[in-house]
Amino acid sequence: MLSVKQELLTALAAALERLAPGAGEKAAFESPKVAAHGDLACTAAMQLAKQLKQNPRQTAEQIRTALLALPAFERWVAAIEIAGPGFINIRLRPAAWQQAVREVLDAGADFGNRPANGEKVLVEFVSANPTGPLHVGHGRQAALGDAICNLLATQGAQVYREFYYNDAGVQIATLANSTQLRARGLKPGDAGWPEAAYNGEYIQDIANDFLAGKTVTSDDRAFTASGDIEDLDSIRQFAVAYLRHEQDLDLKAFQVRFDNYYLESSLYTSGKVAATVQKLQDAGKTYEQDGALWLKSTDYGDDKDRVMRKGDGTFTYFVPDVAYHIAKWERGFHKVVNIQGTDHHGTIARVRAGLQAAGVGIPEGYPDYVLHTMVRVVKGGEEVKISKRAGSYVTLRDLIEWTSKDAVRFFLLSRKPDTEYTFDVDLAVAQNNDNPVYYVQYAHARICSVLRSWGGDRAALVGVDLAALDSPAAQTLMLALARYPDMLTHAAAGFAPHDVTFYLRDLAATYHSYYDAERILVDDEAVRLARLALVAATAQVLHNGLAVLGVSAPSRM
RNA sequence: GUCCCAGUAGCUCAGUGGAUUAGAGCGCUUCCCUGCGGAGGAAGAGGCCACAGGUUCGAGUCCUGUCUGGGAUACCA
Repeated sequence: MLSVKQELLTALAAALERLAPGAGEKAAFESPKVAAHGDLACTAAMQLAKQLKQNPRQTAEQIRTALLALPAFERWVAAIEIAGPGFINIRLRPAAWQQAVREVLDAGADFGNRPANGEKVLVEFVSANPTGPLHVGHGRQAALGDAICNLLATQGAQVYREFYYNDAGVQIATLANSTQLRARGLKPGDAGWPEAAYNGEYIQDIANDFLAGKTVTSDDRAFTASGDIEDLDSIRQFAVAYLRHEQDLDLKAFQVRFDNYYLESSLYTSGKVAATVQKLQDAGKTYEQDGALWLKSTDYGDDKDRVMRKGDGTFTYFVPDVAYHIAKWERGFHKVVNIQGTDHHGTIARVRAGLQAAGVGIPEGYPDYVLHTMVRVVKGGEEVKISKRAGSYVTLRDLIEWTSKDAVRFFLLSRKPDTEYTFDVDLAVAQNNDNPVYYVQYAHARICSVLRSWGGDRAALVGVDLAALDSPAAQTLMLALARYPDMLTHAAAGFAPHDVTFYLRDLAATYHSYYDAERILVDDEAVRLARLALVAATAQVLHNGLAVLGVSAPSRM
């Protein structure tokens, strides 16, 4: 929150407290949607009227009088009006908004960020098993996850990015088999090619490299192929390392990085799965029936009880998932966000039920989930469904190559996660104002161009006199800048990067409008410097916001 | 059947601390280039916020029900 607003809020709380004990907690400002309602609005009068047994307008009048006498209000507020049923509309002096410009220039890339608060947060996302290239859905998840990490970091959290995958299960066995068959010269459609196999062309690539005895290195492992076609274990390990490396390339192209890769198989080898089952049994939350072990998940709001250990003695997938989340908790991450597709929706109740049943002190509602829907891709007016590389879907790398990292990230963050999104490839490469990425980036580049024309030292703008910034156009722009910190806080609290996207579009529009209304490089030096400070601050906020989304802010386009 | 999500302008969507006259982009109608990047700007038309009840001084927002669309519902992961 901006310092001026904070100062006024504190003063408001004190005034309310004097009026009615306990009322100080109701101190809050709203941002009116209509300019005629001032810069800040307060609805406390309507909330307190009943308690004070008087009509809200009367209460508002009392609050108004009290506020006008306070030093903070004398300094920053131009007028306070009572409107409608009892709204207290506050109009700030230009100096208050000018203060925002100063704060932006002063803080620079840190503007909007809160100081470190010691909170550790783990965000798990992408978590794709190494069975093929990353698809567009993973792209949405990568964009969301990375932006949410950045958002949480702006609020002072220490963020840890984790990628969870399985290198041992049924899917991986299928991968190894498919690769072996390809190595033997078979391909999809041939007699002897099984139903359950991976059909993408990339399997042939893996097989070729395996036979050539190559070495592959990914972020979390390295492996040299034995080249022995009968050596299924070597094939498996090689294929996993190969595909992990491919995913690394996709993620690198998208500029997403991880702090850790966590293996599902490690939960078994370390005994965490067995220990989890034991905890659940000791807690009396399980029972045997039909040759299987069940979890009483209905005790925790699930639709029905779930099988933990199947008739064949193996565990169902959510058991390691529960073990994994207990491990997250025990590693000290008391705040965890999982980004997943809506198709995993059903697992949430199960995992949370398991965590509660385990009785290890994990609070209800742990972990948090952000679910996203699928992405359709449209190119040339038609839906694109097939990628030669993957065999059956559009890959993230396809999309980045057709457009750009910036466009893909911005577009995938331009909707709420649970809104289905159609990615229009032609729009993403369009260089006009239909394309929101260019619209926002252009605003930044345009400012940089003005600053270049001026030719002065940007750092020198920090201390200039801003009194000349008193026009309506300038005030609208300052208001937009001042909104940034609260917008970030709200977006972080709701795991909602699209708030940032919408804000940036609005800020860019406000800037373009300002640019059209006032010439910046005027002859009057005082006016010129004040305006330069304003636009430099705007560039800074555009830059900071784009950085949260992982999108660049070019100074030339 | 049960559960989740959605239904807001012609189209695509914001709005999830209840609040003053419901917003944006695109499209449509006008208008602004002897200007620091027109990859821009200004103005206008366009909505019974799916429907019906309820809570409230006040509901697009909260509660209940109905309708419509999408998704999830394995001893698959």
